Amino acid sequence: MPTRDDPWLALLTRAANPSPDPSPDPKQQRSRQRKQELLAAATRIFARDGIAKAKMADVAKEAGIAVSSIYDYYPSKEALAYEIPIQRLAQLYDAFLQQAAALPTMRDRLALFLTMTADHARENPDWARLLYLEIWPSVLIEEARVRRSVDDFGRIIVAMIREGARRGEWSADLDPHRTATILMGSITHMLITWLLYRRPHDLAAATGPMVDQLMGMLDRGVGL
Amino acid sequence: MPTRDDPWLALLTRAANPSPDPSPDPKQQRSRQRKQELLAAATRIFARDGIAKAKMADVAKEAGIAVSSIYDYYPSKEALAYEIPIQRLAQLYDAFLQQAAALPTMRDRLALFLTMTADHARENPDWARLLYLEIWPSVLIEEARVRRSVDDFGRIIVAMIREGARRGEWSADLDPHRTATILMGSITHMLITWLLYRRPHDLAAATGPMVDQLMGMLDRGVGL
DNA sequence: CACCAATTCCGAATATTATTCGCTTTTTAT
DNA sequence: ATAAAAAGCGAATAATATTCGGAATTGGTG
Repeated sequence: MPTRDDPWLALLTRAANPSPDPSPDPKQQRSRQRKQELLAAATRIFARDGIAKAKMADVAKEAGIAVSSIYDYYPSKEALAYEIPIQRLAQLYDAFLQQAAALPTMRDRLALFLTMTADHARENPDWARLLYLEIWPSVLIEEARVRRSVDDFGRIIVAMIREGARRGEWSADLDPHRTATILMGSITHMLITWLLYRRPHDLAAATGPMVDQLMGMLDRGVGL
Repeated sequence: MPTRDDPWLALLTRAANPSPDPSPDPKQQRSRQRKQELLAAATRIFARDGIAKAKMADVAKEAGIAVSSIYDYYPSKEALAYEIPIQRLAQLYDAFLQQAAALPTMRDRLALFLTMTADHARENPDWARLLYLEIWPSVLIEEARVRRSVDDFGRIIVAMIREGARRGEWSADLDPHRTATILMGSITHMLITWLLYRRPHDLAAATGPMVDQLMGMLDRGVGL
């Protein structure tokens, strides 16, 4: 059980509880549910056509409401699209937070985090398409909540690498940022090729060996 | 000097000479030059605003021509954007082809390829922004030339890893695709964070250690 | 040099699609 | 039962990519 004051744990806890949507929550129950349905419909359409090419008319039809009603919930197409990654990323962080507590070493936790990331994408491919192919690399995102939600991913990995070094699980000479770049880059690249080409064919089976190979790099302090 | 029939060399040679633009080359000299100027102007505007948000009016102004004239050269905004990566990627492959010949081992060649990729992005940041942040991950690209140009990157690395294993430079048990994913993912992720946040601050200085750490993984057959 | 045909160039329509507006219907609270 | 608030919608509006028709420019040829 990690102690309360591990920096990585504090970071993770904050990431699992993102600042709420600043737009006022709809008053009526019906409407709050509609808002979620609309988000789900938008996720499907945006994943199918890409954010830029997707038409609001298609989103409206998928959600079963009028086009102009969309604007009662979200101020623009962009805002609608950018709302998508935040909730599910927070779910991932939260689920990891629960499961990580049971593991004794940072090595195991780091491996779990990478594995859960891949599994999460595999289980929510529409969401993953939007996140990894459109939103993550987007130059255009200025909205702070989205930026933070995505950036937290890197921060969590860096903090875990630091903590593992502090505990002596691997060499303290490994540059944490460089190592985090390798871990994140490898996993996201695997996911991107899977989303684009369905290679590897069996993502679930490929994730284990990938994580092993990456963790092996940490264990042996390669490249120093 | 590699022998003529190395598969990786054949692949690289083809990649360095992409199939030409299928649209007819303009007849007049003036026009051929305009076409290049237009592409350069579009690169700047698209890198600044993103492809989706960039206005054809801005591209036209930057190029010093009328909006409608753009359509005399490229059939659509998309086609204009997608033409950008192809030429420079081919330049990169070609430059690597020249320099690789002087190196004795696949290990050195692979390291050079990764290094040159990072340098190429650093020297052409506008182009790199478009390629790595917008075009590479795009769901939407159906045009075969662009797809191939980008996919060649992965194919070249896989082929080099295979050739190195064949020569006994590293263990034949390393899965080439998985290892290629790690190499590509790490380098492109480093470039993406540099393009988005200018981290690492000094990309040129960070590239060497990154490549060393990655090559160390190959040398020692980590993760098996 | 003068002319023609091909090419290049452009301003003004056209089409598509995100967004706004004003009104109607539904819900909630008293 | 009623009024106020909220949610919903069809019809304008606006921004902008693309098309069109003709004017200007160029390169070749007698």
